[in-house]
Amino acid sequence: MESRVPKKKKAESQTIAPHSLVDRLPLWARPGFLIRRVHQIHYALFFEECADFGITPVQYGLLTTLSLTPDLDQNSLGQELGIDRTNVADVLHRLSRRGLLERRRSETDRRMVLARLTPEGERITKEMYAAMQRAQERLLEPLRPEERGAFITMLIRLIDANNHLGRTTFRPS
Amino acid sequence: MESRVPKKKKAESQTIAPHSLVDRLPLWARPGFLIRRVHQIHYALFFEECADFGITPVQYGLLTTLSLTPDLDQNSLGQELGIDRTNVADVLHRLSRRGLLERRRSETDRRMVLARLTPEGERITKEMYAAMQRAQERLLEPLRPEERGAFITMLIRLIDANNHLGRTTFRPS
DNA sequence: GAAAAAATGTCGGTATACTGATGATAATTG
DNA sequence: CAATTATCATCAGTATACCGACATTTTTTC
Repeated sequence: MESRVPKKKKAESQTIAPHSLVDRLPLWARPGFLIRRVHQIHYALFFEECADFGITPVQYGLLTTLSLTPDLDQNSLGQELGIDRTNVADVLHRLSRRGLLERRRSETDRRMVLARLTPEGERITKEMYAAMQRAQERLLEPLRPEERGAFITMLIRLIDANNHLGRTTFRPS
Repeated sequence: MESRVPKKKKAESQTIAPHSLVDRLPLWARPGFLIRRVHQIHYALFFEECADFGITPVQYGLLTTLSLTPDLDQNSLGQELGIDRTNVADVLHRLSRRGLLERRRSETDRRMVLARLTPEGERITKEMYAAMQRAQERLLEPLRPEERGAFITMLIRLIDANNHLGRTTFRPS
């Protein structure tokens, strides 16, 4: 290993989006690559804040949706969350194993399996809310306050415009 | 299924970030949730553009890095790409199985396994470049041209500020 | 130079996320 | 009403992505 790495001055490393970096590392000029990394960072922040609960971001998204609208089938859940129905089944199975929700066949349509939170599931969802919210705030903290709204608006516009892609079309409410 | 879903007027669905939506669906106010969805969309765009090659975004990132700096060990690769070393090993294994790269023990440090592209790997990397680039452009297309730079700058700032998170610290070059 | 510490790769385990296929049920069509 | 079509859940398979634990090798410390 290099024995003497020249230390960067602290002041320099604070500058934003250093240009020489992007020139030498083409990955940093690819928005898809950056999005992937920010996605990872959100996961890490979420885990740090919510470690006591052992619930992942996707699981909490599912809990949130079921808390607002109980007895959803797996397809509807997938469309609310923008994830594949096979993935929904996996996540539901793990949450059900932990006793946070229950699944049962619909009476009116025997194809559907409806999911509903247990009291324990409701409790966890409420209890975790503050920690989840902290993760969201910490994620955007590096942006100036007046930038944060613009950032979210841009994300929504990107999603809106490409919603048709993939097997699971996003179809909220 | 509902037999008569009231059709939304086209003009309405074109408006950006409809406020009533965010109010009723709390998920859309969570940046982490939006990032996850944009990440998925990038994957879908990438697959659409690069279907002929059967290379994933992460695999192409690894190919790009090895093309620029051959004979990297797995830890360095992970730090360049911002992914865990166990994940690097998985991706390397799959690419190696397809004959796109070769792995061998380092002579100077017998702990390290160095990776290097094969001629076929170099060829694929060059050939795929245009398709990969199209995916990147399509991802940001919904943004106004003058917004795109700001968006990328914000992403880099978010990454810079939270780089220390997780097992794999990002340590480019 | 020997013991302790650090670095590197691998293995096993878990969670997300997709595709393709298969089977069961419901809706549509003739 | 029978046949076709569509919908829903499930299964198998693959690819990211992480953690913890372990063995091997190198570096550091005493």
